[in-house]
Amino acid sequence: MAATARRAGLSRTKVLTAALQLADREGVEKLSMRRLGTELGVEAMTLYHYLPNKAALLDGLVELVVSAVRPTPSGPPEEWPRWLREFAVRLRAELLRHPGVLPLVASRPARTADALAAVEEAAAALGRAGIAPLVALRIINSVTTAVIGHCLAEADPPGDTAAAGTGPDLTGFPVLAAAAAAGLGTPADHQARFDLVLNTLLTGLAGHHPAPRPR
Amino acid sequence: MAATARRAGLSRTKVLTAALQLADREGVEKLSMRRLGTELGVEAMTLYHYLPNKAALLDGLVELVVSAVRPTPSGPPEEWPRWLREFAVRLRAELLRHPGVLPLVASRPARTADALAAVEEAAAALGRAGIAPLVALRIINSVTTAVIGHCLAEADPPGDTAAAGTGPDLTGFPVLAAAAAAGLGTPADHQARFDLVLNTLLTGLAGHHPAPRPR
DNA sequence: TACTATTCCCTTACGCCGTAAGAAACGTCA
DNA sequence: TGACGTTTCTTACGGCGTAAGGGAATAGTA
Repeated sequence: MAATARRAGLSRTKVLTAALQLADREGVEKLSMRRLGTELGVEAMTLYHYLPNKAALLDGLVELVVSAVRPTPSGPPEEWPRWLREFAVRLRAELLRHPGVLPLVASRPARTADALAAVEEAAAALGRAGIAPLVALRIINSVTTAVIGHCLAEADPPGDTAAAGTGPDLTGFPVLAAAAAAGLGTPADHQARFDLVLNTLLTGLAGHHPAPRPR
Repeated sequence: MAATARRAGLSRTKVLTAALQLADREGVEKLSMRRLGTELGVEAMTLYHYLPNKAALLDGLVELVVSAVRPTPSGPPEEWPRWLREFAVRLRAELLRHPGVLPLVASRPARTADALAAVEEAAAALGRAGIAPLVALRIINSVTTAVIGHCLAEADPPGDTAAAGTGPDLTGFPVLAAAAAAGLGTPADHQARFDLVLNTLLTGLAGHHPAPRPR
């Protein structure tokens, strides 16, 4: 056979993207250094040339996912609620695209320089609308954590083999049964719940911090 | 020495409470069947008489924590926002009491009969105020997921040995630095953010579903 | 009281895991 | 060619979840 390349030509990014695929496909708990190695045609220990340990791998996954939600150029200052809303929508979309990694995103805050820069920019945008830094960060964090909480409930992590059935038995819970019959848990319901949270939150927050009228 | 009892006298509940303590003390990732066994003066395999596997142990932990948030007798129907608010406050307090288990609560929805009954009762309470089942559950889920999302950001899981320092370096991020100087991340800030989310959410939700006036 | 059934607990073992230590293969450039 | 730095593999250790089955303490019955 031809002399195939002995070097796999890896990189931190390649390792992370492969890990992300594996985690999305089979869940984080199935993501092991050995499995990831074989996935990349390499022994497990090889990966330790690109990452100091498995915790760094998991942190890298979070970084990869959240950095995919690119910051949008902030428009006019008084439109920050709309801008924040659009960010929330894109964050949700990205999180739901990687349900297996969602628990990681939820429990390991990204402290990368990139992540900090994104938050800084968002806070600065609110600042241009006359909102104090501390309050701006409260607003940003409120929306972000609400989105994450929502997605945790919306997404079912991969690997739920048995849960594919009809859900729990609701006999004896008439209100729940009625809600289920009315479409509880359907994609449309999740969308409606997301819209409900986001609209309520942003409307209320915007009401507390009205745009300064030019006079 | 006296003939000590050879039987440890365990029970599912005792195992779970010991596991909860261990998880709170050292984090979930340090919670292993063997460690839990030694903690209880017993071999690891003994635990399998009370729990089918480790997943059941983790589910039991979630059950234990969320069931500690006892449902309160719902007051007059039109006061459901206040009632829901009080529930959210108690849920947060309980979740923060068990920071190590928080990621579990976030990623493993409790489907126990008890948990379902609590949700059923809450939904029924909103129903008495004239809110349709599906909408009632959207409201309840909105608040619950927001609380969970908030707590994930507020609590730092145990085992963060290095993170006890001053936090990340904020040079180059003036708005973040200003917010940090103004008290970002302090307990008071967390409380303020929680109040902000909860008040905004509940006020808005109540506004969309006004109490029916007696006529 | 003695016998039995049941419950509780332990021993052993297998195949996974993360990763420490160091040897070997490779590409590069003098 | 030879030396060097980078990348990869080999081996090994301790810990993990848990399947299988054995032995001891207890509870029920006579």
